[in-house]
Amino acid sequence: MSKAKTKTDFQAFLQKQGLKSTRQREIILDEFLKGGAHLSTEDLYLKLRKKHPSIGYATVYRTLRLFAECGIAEARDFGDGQTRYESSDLLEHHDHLICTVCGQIIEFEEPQIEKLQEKVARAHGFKIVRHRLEIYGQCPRCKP
Amino acid sequence: MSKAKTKTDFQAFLQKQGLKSTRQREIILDEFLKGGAHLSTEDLYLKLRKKHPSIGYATVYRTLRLFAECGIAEARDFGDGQTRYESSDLLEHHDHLICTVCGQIIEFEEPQIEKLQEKVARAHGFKIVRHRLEIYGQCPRCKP
DNA sequence: GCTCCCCTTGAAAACGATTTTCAATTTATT
DNA sequence: AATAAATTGAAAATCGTTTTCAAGGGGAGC
Repeated sequence: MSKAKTKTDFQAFLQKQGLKSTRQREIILDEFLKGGAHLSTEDLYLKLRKKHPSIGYATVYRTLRLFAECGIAEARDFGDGQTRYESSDLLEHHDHLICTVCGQIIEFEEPQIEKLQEKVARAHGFKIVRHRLEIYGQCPRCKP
Repeated sequence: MSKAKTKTDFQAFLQKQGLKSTRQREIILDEFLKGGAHLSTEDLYLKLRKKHPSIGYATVYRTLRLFAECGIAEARDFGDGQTRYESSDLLEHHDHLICTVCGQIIEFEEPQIEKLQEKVARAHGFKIVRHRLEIYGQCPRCKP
């Protein structure tokens, strides 16, 4: 999905929900798409503040939640106490390798794991909606 | 690991760290081992309060953190806003199937998935410390 | 372009889970 | 029993996040 498409998707979502397109929402979406993956609300707020000091913390929170509702972003919690958001642009489907020393996050895909998950779910009569697989450890640079 | 062993392990941990064995810690550990898996701090506090109304909320929080530090429990976050603790007794190794409708949590093991994780980690030069795999969906009873 | 209604905003207050503070108490050691 | 240090419960503080509220802004219909 391209950035342009994401933007029009968001506009369409706003319209459909009877919500409004505002300057702030445009600015926040731009910065969100520009910034790397796994941004926390605070990360994004601090970035935004440089160019747009008048944007409020609450607005950033509200807008990111909106992105998640509309499906252009996904919320993640890696256990550091902050919710992080990931653009659905990038997110074909992948899981995460997380270095517990330096915090680096690497994304990976492994279709065989997905298949095995399906198998497990089926065995328990579950219908999978989503899943989350995170591997925590030490990256090459941080290994002893 | 038996419950008796867990208790002596905890005593040993306390001694080694120069901490003290107290009535409250005994009571909380007993209740924790008795109660099912995936207890939140509040769950445990409410259970304890019936027999021991004088035990404080903060003590339960502190003691569960202590269990986690000492390795007899593991903290988990399933995204409902509360930290849940799981006794390492039970925890050979397993992952979780979580029903997003009724909240039921089913544990499962799938050694092939573990092997694939090893493969992925190796490919990125990572040393795995721990991982977490959660499958969210609808259980047989809650499926439409 | 103007109006009106409703949505959105920023700032501050409220929130819920968890942590810390503090004075009083308990534990382990002598 | 005396002592020193750790622990407790209650209340206050803290953290990320959400809500409230009054003021401001968007856009559909005129």
